[in-house]
Amino acid sequence: MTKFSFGPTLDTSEPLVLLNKSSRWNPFAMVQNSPPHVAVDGHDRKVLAEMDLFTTKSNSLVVKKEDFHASDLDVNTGLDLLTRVSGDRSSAGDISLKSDENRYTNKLAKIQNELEKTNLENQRLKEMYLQVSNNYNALQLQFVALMQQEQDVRNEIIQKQEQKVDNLAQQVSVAVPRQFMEMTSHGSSSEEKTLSGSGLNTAELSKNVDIDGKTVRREDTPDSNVWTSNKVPRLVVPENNEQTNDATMRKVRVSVRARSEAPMITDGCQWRKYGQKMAKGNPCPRAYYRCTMATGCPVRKQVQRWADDQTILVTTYEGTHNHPLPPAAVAMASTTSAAATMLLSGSMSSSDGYMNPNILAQAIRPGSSSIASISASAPFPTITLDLTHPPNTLQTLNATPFEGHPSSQYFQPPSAMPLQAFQQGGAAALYNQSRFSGLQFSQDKSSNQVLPQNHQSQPQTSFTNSLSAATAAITADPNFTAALAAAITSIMGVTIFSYLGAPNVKELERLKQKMRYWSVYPCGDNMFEVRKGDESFGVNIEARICSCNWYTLSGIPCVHTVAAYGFIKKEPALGVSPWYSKRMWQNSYSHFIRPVGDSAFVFPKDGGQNDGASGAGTSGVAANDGVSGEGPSGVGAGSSSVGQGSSGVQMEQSVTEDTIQDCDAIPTQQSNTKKTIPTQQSNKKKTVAQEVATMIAAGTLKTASLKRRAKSERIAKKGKPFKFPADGSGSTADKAWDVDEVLAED
DNA sequence: CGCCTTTGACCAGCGC
DNA sequence: GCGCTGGTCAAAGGCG
Ligand SMILES: [Zn+2]
Repeated sequence: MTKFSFGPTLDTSEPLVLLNKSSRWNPFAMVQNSPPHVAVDGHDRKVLAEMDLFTTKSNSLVVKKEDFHASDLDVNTGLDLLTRVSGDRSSAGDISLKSDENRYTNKLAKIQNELEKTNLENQRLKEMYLQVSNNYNALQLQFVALMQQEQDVRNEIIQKQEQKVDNLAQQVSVAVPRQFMEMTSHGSSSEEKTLSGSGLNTAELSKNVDIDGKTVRREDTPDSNVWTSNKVPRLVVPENNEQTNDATMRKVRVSVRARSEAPMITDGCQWRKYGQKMAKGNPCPRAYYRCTMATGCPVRKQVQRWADDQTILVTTYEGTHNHPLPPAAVAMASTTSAAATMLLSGSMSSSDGYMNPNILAQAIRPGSSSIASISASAPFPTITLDLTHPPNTLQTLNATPFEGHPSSQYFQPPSAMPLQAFQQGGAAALYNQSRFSGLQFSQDKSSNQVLPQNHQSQPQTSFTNSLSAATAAITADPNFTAALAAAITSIMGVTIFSYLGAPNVKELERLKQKMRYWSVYPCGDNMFEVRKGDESFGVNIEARICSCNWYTLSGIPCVHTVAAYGFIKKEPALGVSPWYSKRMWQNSYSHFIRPVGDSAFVFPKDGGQNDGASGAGTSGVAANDGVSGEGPSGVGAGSSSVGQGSSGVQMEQSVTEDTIQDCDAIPTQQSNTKKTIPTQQSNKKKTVAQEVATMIAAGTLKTASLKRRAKSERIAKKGKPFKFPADGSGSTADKAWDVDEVLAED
């Protein structure tokens, strides 16, 4: 650890780092498995841990706490203040040793008292958090269910209203129904076609068709909007609705880009690797995982290092969990599921601007750089959260005139409440200075590119700009939560338009106009009835309630609420629940912000402080997310990166001389990786010696690996220049890079 | 022994 | 039809 000698200020921050390395700091483990304030690793440490929830580097309270034992006074770990004091006094020689001790005792008692109070407060906050978290989970489930229900109702209404058109559609529906999955994948490509700007008739959205006594619903997915005359409409039998939605939602992807040398970002779920492939144009293999927290959970994720910058880990989520999630997993999962849900419901209810276009309209502001981007192109609608941007961009943003704008004060849908992202990925991102620098709407035309090319996005229409600006405004808040939430918001916005076909201004205007169709009738203090045709909703501004349930559940004004606010000529953003206020969130979650998942940040700190944390070394969870099964899978996630005993897990286990030497020996390590990693053997958790022995012993493995290596190199040749051997992930070079960065930033 | 990773095989979509 | 690519399956083996 001597290599990274920190200034005095870092002394106080070390407990934080220690905690990060400890599995105890896994939010899931902490919240779920261990009751607050149970001294797992020794009382002093625990206390420090608790205090760290609130400390910054300069928190003097932490320093004082370390002074629990008189014997510790000799140890210079942030005790400088007190030892210095005592030294001064003894040099003065006026006060006896005994009085000095008394003084310390009193001081100790005082501090202990203070600590106790803080602990109590801490415990209270934790309980509160637990409760909020649970409530949120429940709410989210309800929300999704309600959305579905409401959609059904809407479909029925529309069915009645547009019976004639239905009959027309019925004629078409006699044609061969195509299988859903097939349609979905086709849809993306057809969607891409429409992005070029074919005018669409969106009047036929969301219709149900009666065929042979069965109600058959035509799905409002992009494909449905972009069918040309010779295309076959998609028909979905109601019985398959659920399955259909599942399939659709699985098609929605949320991609998270974060700078991390850890093999996998922490998301709180259990994953099982089921495949690994070399992807075109990327020397790093792509690993495929499926969620194993419940049987039959459809959620998958792909983990791959970015070709252009292998320090960036790209995790792409797909699908919605079919089971309850631990708090630690809620954020990421809800982000993806919310994305899917929003996309789905947005597409279904897009015809009435259901998805609160108000904020979108509000936030139309000129440009910004990129944090999240949305690829509306094939194969799947994908939102990418880029958490790799440097902090100065953020500062710039903070200075931008977004202040005072409603969108900069409030976050977006609760479905995107990224608590865990805060705790883990978010924290890692924060410490990686992966802040947010605005938003970009990218229409990635390259079909196989899940991730939009960096800064390649090109605004195509004024709407595109508007959306970009909208999301940018929302994400102007320097907060991961805001970014994720805004990402979902942007999904909602994009959904409305991209699912209508092309993101053209016409559609935007059409939706805006449709919003105006809502009539508002005051019926009491702060109460309104908002009507459009047969639909009628009750809005209570004061109680923040709308009978459509969206506002009630989410705290975010729905279109009806917006209309009501418009009626009283007030800013609809005033209706956003205060729970979404920046301050509220910061207060609620500030003590959870720590770099749990990112050993890159932890790494430079000395493992010597690991003494109390017995679990840290053994479980390996710290590298992942505290779910016991995560350790191993995390190792595998980095694919071959673990080969040289430098997996994220192992790094966290022994963050000492070995790893530091690794950093010193980048060239050596690189050559090592070059030799062994392309072989992609299952060398998990083996030492180099063991690995060599294994390779010698396993002749077959060697040939197989040579084959793969050849393939890898061939692919690399075809794609971009071969930079690293197939995998570079988790290489010590990456580690060193991160360490340097962190140090520089410190 | 069960869970997990590894990895070759297989399949489907797509472009030529 | 063929090859490429992305995605998945499942047998084999490792690990705790
Ligand atoms: Zn799941």
